[in-house]
Amino acid sequence: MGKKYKIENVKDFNLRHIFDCGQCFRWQEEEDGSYTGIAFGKPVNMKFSDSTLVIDNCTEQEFHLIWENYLDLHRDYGAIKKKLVNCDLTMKEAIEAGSGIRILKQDLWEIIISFIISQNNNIPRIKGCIEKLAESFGESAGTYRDREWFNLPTPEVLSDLAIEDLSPIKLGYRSKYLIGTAKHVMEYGLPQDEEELLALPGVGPKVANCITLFGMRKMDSFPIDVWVQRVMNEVYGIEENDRKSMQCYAKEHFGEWGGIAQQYLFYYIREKNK
DNA sequence: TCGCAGGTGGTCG
DNA sequence: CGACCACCTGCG
Repeated sequence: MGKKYKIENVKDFNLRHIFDCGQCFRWQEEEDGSYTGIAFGKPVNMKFSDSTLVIDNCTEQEFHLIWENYLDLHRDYGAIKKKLVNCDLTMKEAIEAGSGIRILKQDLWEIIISFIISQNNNIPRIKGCIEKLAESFGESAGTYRDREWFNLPTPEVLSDLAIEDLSPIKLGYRSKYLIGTAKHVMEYGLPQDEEELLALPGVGPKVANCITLFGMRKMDSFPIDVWVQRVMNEVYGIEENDRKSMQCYAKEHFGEWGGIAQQYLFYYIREKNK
């Protein structure tokens, strides 16, 4: 009953690379290698083989309205890879490992919530927290594939909650950050740049960089988490805790495509450590 | 048991 | 300003 939409001749595209490079938390791999998830209020399933992407539960209009942009399909990643591949041997290997990575264009509010939750946390638990938050306080997005889907709670809903209301979600000390951030957004609106992001409780340099990259399309943002920090120390010889020098290195060597370079590096080192 | 997981905020010097 | 360190929670 759900409509399917098919796009052919899709290049530089791999669902696992896209959904498992740490930029999103609401997609689940199925047994057939397809991915099911939700974005912008629409639950769908994506299947990719032989350069053809099939999106299930998606009309042609929804594809052009949501998914074409979400998947960043208009961007020529081949050209970007050609530039980055000459940076160094590690980057070359990282690009080969994650050749189908794309930076998703995600909803800003969802990204803010997700990356506040991500701090000092692990991915399975981040995913669990986000799902519980949506189920408990979000609006229904309808049923699809035998389950009901939920959007994340709006700033309005979240700002009215008390810390105790969030205790079943097991966010720990992040609960107060989430409510404080929701209240801030209700008062001042969504932040527009890094400086405004840093005014939110629970948002420091690393989380702010993730939000500008994944939620504000700032492609030169270079978030440095423990993994990227590790690889830059091991490969580029920058002192372990010197994130400032790492930012300089990224700006100098990866330039305007720093965010994409970060995704290749992140995916690469995580794969090597599996 | 205890350290760690995609950090931040508070407190020192 | 830079260097600590506590912090919810769950897993190995």
